[in-house]
Amino acid sequence: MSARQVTLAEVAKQAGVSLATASRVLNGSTRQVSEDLSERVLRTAEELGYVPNASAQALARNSSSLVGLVVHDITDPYFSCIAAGVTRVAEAAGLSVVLGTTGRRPEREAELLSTLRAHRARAVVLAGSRTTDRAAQSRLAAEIDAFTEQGGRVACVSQAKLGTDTVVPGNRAGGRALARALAELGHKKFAVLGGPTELVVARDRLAGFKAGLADAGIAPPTVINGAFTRDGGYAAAMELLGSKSRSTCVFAVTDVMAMGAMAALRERGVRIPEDISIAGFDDIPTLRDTVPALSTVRLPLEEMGEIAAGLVLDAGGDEARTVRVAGEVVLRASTAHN
Amino acid sequence: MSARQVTLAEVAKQAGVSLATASRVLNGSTRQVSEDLSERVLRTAEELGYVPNASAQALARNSSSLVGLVVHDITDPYFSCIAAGVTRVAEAAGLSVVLGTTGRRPEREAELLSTLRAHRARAVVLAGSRTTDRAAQSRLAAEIDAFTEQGGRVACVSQAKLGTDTVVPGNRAGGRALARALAELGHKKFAVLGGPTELVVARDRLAGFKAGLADAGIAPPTVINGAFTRDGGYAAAMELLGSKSRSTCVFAVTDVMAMGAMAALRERGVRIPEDISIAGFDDIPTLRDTVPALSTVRLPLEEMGEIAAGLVLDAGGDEARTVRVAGEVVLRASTAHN
DNA sequence: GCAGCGCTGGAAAGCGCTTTCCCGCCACGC
DNA sequence: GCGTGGCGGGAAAGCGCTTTCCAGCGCTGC
Repeated sequence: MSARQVTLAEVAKQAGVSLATASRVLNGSTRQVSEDLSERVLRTAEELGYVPNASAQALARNSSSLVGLVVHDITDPYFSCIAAGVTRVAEAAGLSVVLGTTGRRPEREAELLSTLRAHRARAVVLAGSRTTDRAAQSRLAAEIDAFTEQGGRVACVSQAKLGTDTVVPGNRAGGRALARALAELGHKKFAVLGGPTELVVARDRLAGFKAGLADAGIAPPTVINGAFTRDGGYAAAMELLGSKSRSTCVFAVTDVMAMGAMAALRERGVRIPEDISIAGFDDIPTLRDTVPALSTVRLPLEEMGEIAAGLVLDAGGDEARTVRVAGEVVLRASTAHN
Repeated sequence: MSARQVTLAEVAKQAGVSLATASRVLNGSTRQVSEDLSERVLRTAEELGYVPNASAQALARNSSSLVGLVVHDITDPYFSCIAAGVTRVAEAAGLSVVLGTTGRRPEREAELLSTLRAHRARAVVLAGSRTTDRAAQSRLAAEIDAFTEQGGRVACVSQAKLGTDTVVPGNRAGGRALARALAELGHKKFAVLGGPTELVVARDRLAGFKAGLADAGIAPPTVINGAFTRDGGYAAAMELLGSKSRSTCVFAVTDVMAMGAMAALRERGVRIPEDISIAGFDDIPTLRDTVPALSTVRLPLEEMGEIAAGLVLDAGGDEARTVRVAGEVVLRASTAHN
């Protein structure tokens, strides 16, 4: 085993050319190499099964072919969709994606960025949602600076960090439009299952929703905060049922939370949508076949990943670009007229 | 911008020690370094914000801190669960995961492996399912050999490749147990929505299911093949409805396919489970809250990812190890007595 | 008292590649 | 005929790190 790896030097020697020539042939150099030498090199490389050593290339070029992707939980369809978009674009560009997961701990984000910097990743997409945790944020900001100073690019999905490209979903606008649409169904009394208060995405969706209700002249909703997960939605819904709130419509700031909430409601014998209407946010593809079909705000998640990767990969100007993507209200069977 | 990166040499000079000493202090070397020197190096490294250049380390050590993970589609909860397990273990071991997606094209697997080899990844987990495509398989086998010869380890999830560690879910046994359980419910006429015929996972589940039916003295099922996706399940179910088959129970070889199938059945006004019972395979967590709750065979997906990562990370002996994980039949509301 | 040993620190040789610099060659123009 | 320029090829200097090898030193054991 462990037959040593074929090196460029071996290829060069075998082909009877210099190291420089072999390198120029096998990796897009601007320099020309004559037809026959070039062909000879290509052939021997093929024969020997030469594979360039990416580490050595990265070292010599001072830039690797790695792109970082940082998410909270790859199991969450929200993130896996974004990841799909990012990997598609990165792989099409001949780059490899290194996936980091934070497990929803804000401080991991900075750690991962540091690792990525160690690998001289050429770019990184931060898909984790921004928190209001000051310490974690400033540590992260410092890492982002270090990363960009070293020549790497950073893009964020849904969290505008100073100086980075960003893909911003219409969280606020989406929440607002959803609230209006639900108000039009005749609901008067709303509850919101909000995520953790420190998550900006959750706050934005909630704020937008409140604004929408206000637009419609409806009283502010009962708000219950919980984890940004299925279980968080379940727990929040249980809490809601335990309270005296007599809402006819509940908005879970995430489809995944909505699923948990629906489970809780069903368990307590609450019918959807007859007794309570419920809506989510994201329009997770995997969840589209559930019954009753979940009303939600559709976000083009994969596309958002693609956009983020696109931003981060084409060099772009110096200033931070922001791409907004709109959410589209999709009313389905989980919300009924009141 | 682009302030050059702090190098070991700078740290060493600043701390007034040699390169060797600095290296020994900052990276676990077996060699001892005196307390004061050590502390001085640590301090200056901290001050300067030194981050080792992973490429250079990889080159010098001839082994990187990268672990590959190859899946078909990260959006598919089956794979994202496995991915979660793999990343958890890898990150705990201080390694970074590079994620490759094949988009279900078998030939991509070999390409990705080659890229991973270029990066001198220390190990790789192949989670994509094995196909019977001879050409792709032999190309893959060659790449696996090349990879292991270069010193990397390879583990597969659910596809026993010669000479690699493998995590084998009880596809056959699970299918069989499920068939028996469904037979006990009184069903006599079965249909199976099988995946593509060339996917070994699909074949195994189908084969097991058939065996289980045979155990129960029941006639072989109607089999309809389709893509290993939600849409594949939908299409297969539609085809089934169009046929004259009067099955009372349908087994979709995947939960995701089952979801598509249920959508199709509902669309045609077929009630579940009153008119037709349906079962899946995998027990995808995200899908556990659907109504009616899906009967299935539970696989500990994240754990499988963890096991695979564990196998591939601890050096282990020379021979290929195989870890079997059992599937557990879980009967829920989507299957009824007949 | 001295050979020998264990231990720590440093010099330097790589690791496999890119890229600069130089050289020789040819075509061209005066 | 010779100076110029352009062009293709090769030598070699790194890229930032690890690790081997050697030197020096303080001990121990005879």
